[in-house]
Amino acid sequence: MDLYQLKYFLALAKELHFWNTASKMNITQSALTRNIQSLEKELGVQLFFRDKRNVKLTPAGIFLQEKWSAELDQLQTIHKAAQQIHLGEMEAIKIAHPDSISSSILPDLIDRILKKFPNLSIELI
Amino acid sequence: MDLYQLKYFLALAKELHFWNTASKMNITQSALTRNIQSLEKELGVQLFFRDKRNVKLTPAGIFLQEKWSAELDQLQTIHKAAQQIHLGEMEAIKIAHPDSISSSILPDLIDRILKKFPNLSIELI
DNA sequence: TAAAAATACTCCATAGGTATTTTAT
DNA sequence: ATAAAATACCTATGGAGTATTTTTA
Repeated sequence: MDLYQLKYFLALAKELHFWNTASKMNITQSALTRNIQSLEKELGVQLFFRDKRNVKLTPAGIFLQEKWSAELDQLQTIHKAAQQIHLGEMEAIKIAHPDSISSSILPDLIDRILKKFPNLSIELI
Repeated sequence: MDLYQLKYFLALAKELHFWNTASKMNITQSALTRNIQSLEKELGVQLFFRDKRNVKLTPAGIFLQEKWSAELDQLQTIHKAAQQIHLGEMEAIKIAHPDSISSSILPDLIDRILKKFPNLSIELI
């Protein structure tokens, strides 16, 4: 199951119109149909009633609309947080120091820091 | 992003060994490598440190291990619930009736029920 | 030299687009 | 006759496997 399929589903659940939704999602109606079909098949759950004229959510569809929407929001939040952590790690740190200590304790200190944070870039000033 | 990729990630996060994980997940080491790579690329977040000898989680990886694990559990629960709803809908109902009313009110009643629940199968006894 | 991850290469499955069909109004 | 969803068909992209390379202990 792909997250994109869930986004397609949510879009269609709002629009209730394959053609309009497909257009908004920048895919063809045909592709959207098959995405929804494969989602329904994988889940074993019918998501929409379609009678060639109208599209409407099934009870399971209504349920999933709410749930999946919340899940996707959560995931987005999580991913943003992960990116923050990632960037935090990548950040360089600068260590200002008087020349007097540069040759004594600094090398060992830096050594130990780099052991803990191999990706950290350290700049001495 | 595919849910399978998240499962691969979680498996690798436990094993910390590409070959063993791939074997457990029934894919090749090569495929696992690329799955993880594409996940990292899509997120823009490095998940593992690998120095050709050891694999270990990055801080972001540790974070995501916990979060994604919880998300996948939630999704599984949601999907099971959706399947219950679906099955509930699909369930047939049986209407027992004396012959006396069969021709009077029943047809109209059934008609109206089916309008509301087009997928319901009704059996008369 | 061995163990382990990454990569190069090939092949096939699947996803998507276009065009067509079906069906209800 | 029109609007809308499903389907048939074709193509191309990407994902998987095999084999190879790289790297470090």
